[in-house]
Formats: sequence, structure tokens, C-alpha cells
Amino acid sequence: MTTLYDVAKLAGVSPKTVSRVLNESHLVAEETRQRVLNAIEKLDYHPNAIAASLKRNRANKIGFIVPYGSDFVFQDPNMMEQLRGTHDYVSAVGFELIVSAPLHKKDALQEALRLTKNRNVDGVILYPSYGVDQIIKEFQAKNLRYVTLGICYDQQKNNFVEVDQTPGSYLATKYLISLGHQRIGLLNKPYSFFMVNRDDLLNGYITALKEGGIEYIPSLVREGNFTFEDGYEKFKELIEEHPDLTAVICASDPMTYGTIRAIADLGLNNKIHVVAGDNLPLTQKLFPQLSSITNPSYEQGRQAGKMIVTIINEGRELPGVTLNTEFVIRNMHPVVKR
Amino acid sequence: MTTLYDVAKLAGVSPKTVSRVLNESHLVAEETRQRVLNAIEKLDYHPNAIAASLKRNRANKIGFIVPYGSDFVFQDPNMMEQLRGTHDYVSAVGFELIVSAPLHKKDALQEALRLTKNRNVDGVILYPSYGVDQIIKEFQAKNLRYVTLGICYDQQKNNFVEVDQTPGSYLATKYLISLGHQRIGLLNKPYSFFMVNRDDLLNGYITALKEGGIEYIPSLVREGNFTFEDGYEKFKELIEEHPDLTAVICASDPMTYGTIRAIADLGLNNKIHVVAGDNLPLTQKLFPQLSSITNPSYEQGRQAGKMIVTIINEGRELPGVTLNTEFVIRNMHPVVKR
DNA sequence: AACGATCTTGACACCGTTGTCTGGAATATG
DNA sequence: CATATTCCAGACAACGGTGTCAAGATCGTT
Repeated sequence: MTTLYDVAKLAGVSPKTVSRVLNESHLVAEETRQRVLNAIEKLDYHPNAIAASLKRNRANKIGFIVPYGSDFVFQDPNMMEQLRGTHDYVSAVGFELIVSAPLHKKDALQEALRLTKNRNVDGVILYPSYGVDQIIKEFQAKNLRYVTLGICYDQQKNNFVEVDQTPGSYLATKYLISLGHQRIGLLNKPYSFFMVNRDDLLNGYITALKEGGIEYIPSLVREGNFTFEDGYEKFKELIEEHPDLTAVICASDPMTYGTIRAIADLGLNNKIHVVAGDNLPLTQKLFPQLSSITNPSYEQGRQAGKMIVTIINEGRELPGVTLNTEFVIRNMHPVVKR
Repeated sequence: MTTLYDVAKLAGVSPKTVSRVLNESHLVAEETRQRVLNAIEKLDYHPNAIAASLKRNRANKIGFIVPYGSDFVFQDPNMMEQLRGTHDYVSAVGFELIVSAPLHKKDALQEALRLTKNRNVDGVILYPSYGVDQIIKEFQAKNLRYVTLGICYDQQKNNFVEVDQTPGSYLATKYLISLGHQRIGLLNKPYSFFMVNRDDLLNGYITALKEGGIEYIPSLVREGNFTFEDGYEKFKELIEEHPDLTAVICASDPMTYGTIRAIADLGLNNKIHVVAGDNLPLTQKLFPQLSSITNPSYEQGRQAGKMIVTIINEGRELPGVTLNTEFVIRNMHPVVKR
């Protein structure tokens, strides 16, 4: 392969000058610059990114670490939206995106550490899961670059992009109440999962109930792990214990799909008012009639990408960002009360 | 950061010996090896992958290039399955996966070349699209490592993982005929899109019709670009021109979703027998009643990953691989004839 | 004309590994 | 016991760029 030296020789300049043309071009005379550019063109020269990385101690790569099997990573549409947001931002500013899902779940976070420590990436974005709260202590101790996505752990003051779901669930519940619903289920996100003292989704729900003068019945709330299967199972539990249920709010779109499937299987079509959880493009296409809490997944990923890049470039931690949820009404949904 | 030299000093050996311990450990005495390993542990040493890459001229990275905007890449579930297959294989053999979708579509393939030429990746997997047939000429001319995914271009003898969809569409059509269907639509993949002289999906369909003694009516076949939107539009066109249609075979799952939505919007629920195109996990969950052509997406991605890694390791081209489709009957689907 | 400031360029070392080559010690062979 | 072979370890250079420093050329200023 042709190197900087070949270009330098052809252009009759020093290697350093070629390097300058490739980088800080204002420090080189225009006439020289053109000579170098011609040589580059003639030789079809492409700078070796690895050599530059070694000298600069910069990989120009971001790791997107998902501590689940790849069957989750690449199948959860919500996660893909976040990944997409990250991809778009970091690639716009010259970083490559390395996606890593562990083959063995327990190795996931060690893999994140390894990637960072051996300089494969300049920093990582960590998807929430059990154990992340522990691993970020290591990142902090070793002064490594990271951002947590979707959540702020208790020991974090910085480096997170979280979402406050209070407004979305509050508005959704309000809306259902305004339609006359009295028994409203909530398929919540897993509280224990996050290891943080916060349950925004539930709080918005409770507040709205209170304002509507409706009793809060804890057994109307079930936790699920965001998956289709959990949506399916938990809804069945819910409707079994509360046959008078007329509406349900889902914490995620896959859970929404599971709920809809359960409703169909139980012959309850058009009997339950379902509110979706993420407002993903796919869901809007599949079920255009569903009102939905909006989860700013794409923006979350984008912000996380922006944050990690800034942290890397500025060499310091950054205060966390909190995004908000909203609620979108799609009136095509039949309103049925039993 | 600690380097090889620090470890060498602490262990009382030469840097090269540490390097040997990290790589070809059989050339070093067991007692020495332990001393080095202890030093590595004590210093929490992590080898600098970039330095090794520079010396070895190996990035240990694979590029997965999708010449569409990220809105396609990360939203098409079929593509994600392929990506997942690639991820699982390459990460199992020690490669990182770099996912790259261009921000501006026209730059996509140049980006693939750039990534490869500047040694960011050792090779790329190219998703089919306009222009790929041109770009692989450059890869071939420069002796760069690549694999095409899902298709074999005319000038290719090697380095592809294609899928022969003849069996799937043949069996699907046969099955529909056996149920008594006479007017069977086909929402085909885009023929022109691929720039190759082959339309396996159509051929299987035509063969089955012929065997069933049913006339092949070209206007029952519409091409779509795999998307939800195309499924929706093309089905509407189809049913408008052929109101006697009773069944339709879709080339992809997103097109299947579009078709199902169109059917619902037209009030034709349970009047059209739909055969899905990919047999994706998500589709099985959403619409468990659908029979489906199986598209070995995951396996395709996996094979492509295996192929590019082998090509890189052995330094030579590899004969292409052809995967087959099948057909899965799910009998829950109502059979309605009009 | 002398001087300093600015612009432009190059020499050189270095980033942190690994490949090549060499050599001594240990072991096997005749 | 001499020699060949194998095993183990180190010296050195190299991968292909970039940072630092220094220096010559050019220009403006007094």
C-alpha cells in the first residue's frame, strides 16, 4: 500500500507536510498543498487510520454495548431506534460505531471494559441492565469514558441520558379517564430492574388517578421486562384478576404487541382500550389507531452519542440530560365501556 | 496507561516475551509465563489493540455497509436479522462489527471503500442496492476484501451469499392452490433493483401455477421495494385490478404488514389469505396465524460473516454460497374463497 | 538597513506493539 | 564426549502516521 512517504516523495516535500495537508491545511502554502493533493490523487493514497490512531491515542470509535444476547439487541425495535440515533450522530462527526452484544450475557460488561481499556473504542454507551451500576464504578475509578442510556444510576451525577416518563403516563391516564374508563391497567417497566429509586411511569399514573378521583389499586399494575412475551402474560394475569378492566397502558411497544395478541386470543377485540408505550414508527404503521405515550428513543440515542463524543473531546464528565415523554391521541380507537 | 514495557520490567523479562505470552504462549516456559501473567494482573494491563493492529496490518474489524439511510437500516427487521447473524459469527471469532449506514445515500459505497482502504476494517459486507455491482469492481481491482449479501452479481464468481427463493414461492403457491385458490397475487421483490438476470420468486410462483393448471396473469404480480409502504400500495393496486383475488404472497415481512393493513383498511379482514415473506420472529408473534415463506436471514448474515472472515484470514476469494427458502404452514389462517 | 514577527517547512523522535534474527541453555543423537 | 537439535528469550527494527522543536524565507516596521 502507498504511504505518506510515497506521497511526500512524489510531491517533493517532507512527510510532515503531507500530514499537514491531511489535517491542518491552513499551515501550508496553497501551491504546496495543491502539489500534495495531486500526488495523493495520483497515487490513490488513503491514510492509515490505525497509525494515526496510535499516535493520537484516539480510535475514533464509539462502542454501543448491550448487555443482552443479540436476539434482544437486534430484535427490540425500541433499542434499534436508540442505536439509530447514536449512529446518526457519531457518524456525522467522524466516529465509527461498534455494536457489541455479548455472546454470553455475564461477560457483557467486562466486554465493555475490555473494549475501552484496549483502546478499541474511545468510550462506550451502556444500555441499562443488571450490573451496569456496578460496572460504571469501574469506569469512574479508571477515569474511562462512558454514558449510560435511558437511566441515571444512584451514584451518577453525570454522563447519563434519562427519560422522565411521568408526563406521558400522566396524560395517558388522564385521557383514558376523560373517556370514562375506571379500571385502567398499567403494564409497567420493571422497577427492580433499574436499581434506582424512581418509578416515573407509575407516579404519573397514580397522580392522574388521584386527580380523577379514582382509587389506585396496586394489583392493576404489573411489571414486565419490555418484551412481547411479558406483555402477553402480564395482560392475561391482569384481565383474569380484573375482568372489569377496560383500558391498559403499556410501558413499551413490544409489550403493546403482546397485549394486543392476548386480547385477540381471548376474544376481547375492541373491548379494551390499549395505549402503546413508545410510539415507534413500526407501531404507527401496524396499529395506526393506537394512542401512544411517546418515548424519545431516537433522540435518546442521539443525545447519548453527542454526550459521549463531547466527553471524549473535552476530556471531562458532562451533566446528565433528561428527556420527556408526551402523549399522542389517535382517535380512531374505538371507545368501549363495559 | 501501562504498557508492555511496564509488564516486562515488573516480570523481569523482555517486552517480546510478554508479547509472546499474550499471543503464542507455547514458545515460553511455563514458569516465565506465570511470572508475566502475574505482572499483567498486578498492573491491570490491557494490550493496546491499535498498536498491535498497526504492526500486524489487521484491524480485526468487519464493516457492515448498508447503502440506505439509517431509517431503513435500523428499522427493517429483516436486515436486522442479517446483521444479527453477522454480529454473532464475527464476534465469536474475535472481530468487532462496525455498522455503517451513510448519512447521504450517494456516499454509501464510497464510504465502504474508504473504510476498507484506510484500514478501519479488514473487509466489508455489502448489502444489495443500486451501484453495488459497480463498486465491487473497485474492490476486485484493488484486491480488497468484500462479500455481497443476499445476491450474486453478474460479474461475480465468488464472495457472495445468495438466497434461492424458488422453493419457497413454489411451495407457497402450491399450498394456496391446494386450498382451492385460483387468483393468487404476488407482491414480488423489485426485479430491476438487483440488476441481475434472475427472478427466482416469480419462477417458483409460475411453475406452481403451471403445474396447477392455472393461467399466469402478469398483472397479478407487482414489484415492491420490501417496505411496508410498498406492500400497502401494491396490494391496493392489486385488489383494485383483481377484485376476485383471494390470496397473496408477499416477498418480505414489512410488505406483509403493509398488505395486512391495507386489507384491514379495505374491510377485507378474513377475506384474503396472506402468505408472509420472511418468517421473522416478530411476525410469528404479531401474526401467528400466517403461513410463511422462510427467508434464512439470520443464516445469511452468519454465512456472510463467516465468509468475510475466512477471506481475510486466508487471503483469497471464496466460492459463493446459495441458501434455500422453505415454506411453513400455519393452519390457523382462515381459508375463505369468494 | 537592521530587526522582529509571521509564514512555511523539515528533522527527528515517538506512539505500543510484533516480526526477524540471533544466541545461549537444555536436550537428544551418534 | 562432540555435535546436532530443540527450546527459550532478548535485541533491534519496523508498522505509518503525528507532535515538538527548530530554522529558513518572507514580510513589515522603524
